[in-house]
Amino acid sequence: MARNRPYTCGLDAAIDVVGGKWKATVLWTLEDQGPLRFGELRRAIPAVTEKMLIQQLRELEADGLVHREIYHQVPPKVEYSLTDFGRTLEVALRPLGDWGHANMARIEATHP
Amino acid sequence: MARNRPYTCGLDAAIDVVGGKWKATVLWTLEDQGPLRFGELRRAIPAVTEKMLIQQLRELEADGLVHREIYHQVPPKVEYSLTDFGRTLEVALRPLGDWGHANMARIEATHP
DNA sequence: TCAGGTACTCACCAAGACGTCAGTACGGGA
DNA sequence: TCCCGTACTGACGTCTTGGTGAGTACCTGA
Repeated sequence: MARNRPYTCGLDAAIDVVGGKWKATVLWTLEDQGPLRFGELRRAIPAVTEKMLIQQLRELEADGLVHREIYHQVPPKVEYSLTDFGRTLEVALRPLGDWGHANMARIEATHP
Repeated sequence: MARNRPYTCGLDAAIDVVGGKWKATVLWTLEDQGPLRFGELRRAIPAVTEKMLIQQLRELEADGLVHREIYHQVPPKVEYSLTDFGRTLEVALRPLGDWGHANMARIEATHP
């Protein structure tokens, strides 16, 4: 994302955190379907590539929104889940998600 | 912005609309300070360049979020204001803005 | 022995978002 | 007469974002 600091308002900061192409989808999927393994997450979001998923997950983890639990097994198993902090974001994001859902037809129509 | 259609959830659509680098700031400024002339808006957001401001305003106008009122005067006068639709977005955006405001220190600290 | 599944990493590339800078038409004021 | 301020437009370049496709280590089961 195009970092824009220092932030002029809270919105800037929030969109900075959630503005990656797949971050909203990842957050929404993790909230909806609970802890998921990497492969499960990838299958839950078919359009994302492995590289992008990993990149977005790393950034969400760095921001403290997502927890990464490694199980030392073979084959490897890594589980991703929302942190408490991530859940507060999810709550703050919900009205925006509802707005987008309610106006999706309009948005798709007006976008080139 | 990186359009991501068809949208998988409302959040995608909403972030598509509001994800431009300056759009949140513009929306917030217009909501906060009422109808503003182009020059006033530019002075209210010092870091933005003219070209970017115009571009973002055009997109917000195309999305029906901002109204552009032209006064046929010399020197020219153009006033921008939120539409009713834009105001519904602003309402949906507020929890996210509050979240960003409340966690700004944390966000600034964890971002490289 | 060898393919398969796990969760990655890395090099390279294309598209587009963003920025810089110059230029436009118009009339008012010095 | 010339410069100023208004609200733009357009060419050009750069830098970030995201995508492609390859390769990695490990153990399991056939």
